[in-house]
Amino acid sequence: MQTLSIGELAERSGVASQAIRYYEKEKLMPAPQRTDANYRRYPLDAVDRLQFIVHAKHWGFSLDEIRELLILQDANGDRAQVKHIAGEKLHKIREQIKHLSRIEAVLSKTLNECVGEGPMQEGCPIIEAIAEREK
Amino acid sequence: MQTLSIGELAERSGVASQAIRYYEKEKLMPAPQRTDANYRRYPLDAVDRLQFIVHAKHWGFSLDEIRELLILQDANGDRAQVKHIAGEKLHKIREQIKHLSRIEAVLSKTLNECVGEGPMQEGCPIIEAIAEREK
DNA sequence: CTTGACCCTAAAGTCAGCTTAAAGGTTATG
DNA sequence: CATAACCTTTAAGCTGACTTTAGGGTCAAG
Ligand SMILES: [Zn+2]
Ligand SMILES: [Zn+2]
Ligand SMILES: [Zn+2]
Ligand SMILES: [Zn+2]
Repeated sequence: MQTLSIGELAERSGVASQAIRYYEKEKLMPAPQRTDANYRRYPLDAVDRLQFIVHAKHWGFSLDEIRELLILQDANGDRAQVKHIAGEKLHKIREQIKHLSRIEAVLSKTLNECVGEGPMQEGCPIIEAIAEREK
Repeated sequence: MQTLSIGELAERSGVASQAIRYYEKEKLMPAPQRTDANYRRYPLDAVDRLQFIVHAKHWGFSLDEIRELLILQDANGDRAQVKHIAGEKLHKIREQIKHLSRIEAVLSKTLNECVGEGPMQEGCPIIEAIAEREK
């Protein structure tokens, strides 16, 4: 069975060697086998695991959350737990969208109202909008 | 004219004394007058300035961006610059909303698809969705 | 006059998620 | 067999926006 050095794994996965070691320390990647010279040797599916981590990060999961998901996969754990974690993440994402949408609404409105010319003697609607509470 | 100690200002603004000193070091708050004993004494409108900072932070502006906005106000600067800064912020906020919306769409879809029962032997749609690239 | 609540500064610690550096061992190539 | 390109570890540095700590000075109350 073919194995990869940490450098090869880094190249294939697009994750830096030091980051891979960091994930190992943080228990996201299992400690791999070693050669006689104490070099790490990874199985090919380590690439998939790293890509799962990369993608999950892009989805907005923290390393703590990703570790939870990986533990469930490794242990062949309960789907209900996975669904619960994902459900909480969805809830957080929806709240973020709501918050940003409120800000977007006010900011675009005031940007239209602001003439964008001259000095700021008498209140600029943008500055005034920021000075006030969100609602 | 009434002035405030840093503690009184902290209480009125809801910003911790140490954070106020930090803002002074970072040139967001101007250095106030001092008593003989070297205690800071703030004018009443320092409260407004701190609240502007607080609200701008809530709007998603970084301290660097807020400093820019405050400099423009202090210097009675160009409205076009304010509008430019706010326009860039609006653009970033819209991109964040787009990104989060894509994630929301996929995540809610897969949450519906997942039965949420039993072990994860054969692929759970949530895990599979995370394992894949965004699109 | 002494306690406690305030104030001062400078420096270090915090969080996440790494990156960079330091100091060395191993292996492939010329 | 020398040199470069790997690999190893531990430790320190980075970002942003503070908070906490350490070691003092000052001021009002009892
Ligand atoms: Zn809000
Ligand atoms: Zn304006
Ligand atoms: Zn994306
Ligand atoms: Zn599932």
